[in-house]
Amino acid sequence: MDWVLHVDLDQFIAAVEVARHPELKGKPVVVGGAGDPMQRAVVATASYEARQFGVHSGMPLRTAAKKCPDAIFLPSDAPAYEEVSERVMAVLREFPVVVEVIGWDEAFVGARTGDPEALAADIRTAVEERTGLSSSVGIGDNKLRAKIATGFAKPAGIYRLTRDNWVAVMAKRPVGALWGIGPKTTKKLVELGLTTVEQLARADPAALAERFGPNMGPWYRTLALGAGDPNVEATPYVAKSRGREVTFQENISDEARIAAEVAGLADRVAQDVAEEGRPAARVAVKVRFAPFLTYTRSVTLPSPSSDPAEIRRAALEVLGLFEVRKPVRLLGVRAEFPVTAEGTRR
DNA sequence: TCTGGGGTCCTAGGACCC
DNA sequence: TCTGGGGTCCTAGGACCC
Repeated sequence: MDWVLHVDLDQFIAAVEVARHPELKGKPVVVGGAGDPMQRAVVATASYEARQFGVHSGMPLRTAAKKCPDAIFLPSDAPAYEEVSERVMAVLREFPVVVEVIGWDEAFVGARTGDPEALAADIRTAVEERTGLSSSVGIGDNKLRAKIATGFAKPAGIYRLTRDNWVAVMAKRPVGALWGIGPKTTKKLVELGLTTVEQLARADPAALAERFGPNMGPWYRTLALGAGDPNVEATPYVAKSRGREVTFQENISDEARIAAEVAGLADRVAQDVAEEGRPAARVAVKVRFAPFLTYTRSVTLPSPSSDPAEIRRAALEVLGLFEVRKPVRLLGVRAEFPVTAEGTRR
């Protein structure tokens, strides 16, 4: 029978850091930003020891430092994590399976086997032996169930979630337990009286379409039923856009400085576009004003281009569409590649 | 909770064309 | 000149995920 396994590394970034700084083992470790808890930055990953103090991903470092004053703060070292991630994925690919990478620290694995738990255990062992990293594996009959199963498997475990136990496991859980339903949608669903997965599963698709749109509404209901994509594909990732953004440690107001920052970001994006080997079709600029008001403006290029001068020109043109009245907290530039022929997904 | 950085997908309105 | 209905492109914003 065909199975979808979701392999997820436990506290990945913190684990990589502990692996190369063994003296940190067992201590609360928080990785994020430049490693300075006084700076504007957020937690990328906290070790389980730090999580005990209420520290979690996405939390401002400053807040993390208050919750866990004894934590060790480390800068985020993306190249190091990428390298370790590559090694983990290589281990997965040695199995007779299809590997679909969906992030630094996780991948779907498609496999035909009579004993998915045995396969999951073998994968966990191999990853541990070859990289020293602990992982958890969710087993499902589609990606949604495998992904949610991993949450029950953590840490360092294996859990199976299929149509057979979906209702028993999920029916009474809050809608936010579903992969794809976040805080905003949860709030709106609760307002409609749909608090649990079971209630959402029984909801009227037409009413959901009315509230959330023709696609998203009915899709939420199918999530509650446990429906998901059962196909794992190894097709390499093709970026649809490449962007760079920066949050300033102190807000900036000087117009010349703002333009210079946008130009610099545009140049970095142009470099990424060149590496991509495909021309960009649109250029967007993001501006976040104090306190936290975010706007995006964009233009379609006269014709797709990889020319750095053209990307920079377009970015500055788009910047000109903004009325800068308040101090600027963040600037971003993003290049979008032409839309390839193809319809819907999901 | 004084809220990063890198992405993806969906929605909706208006322009424009036939 | 009142009025159509469908299709596609462009743009801004929202939500979600890692």
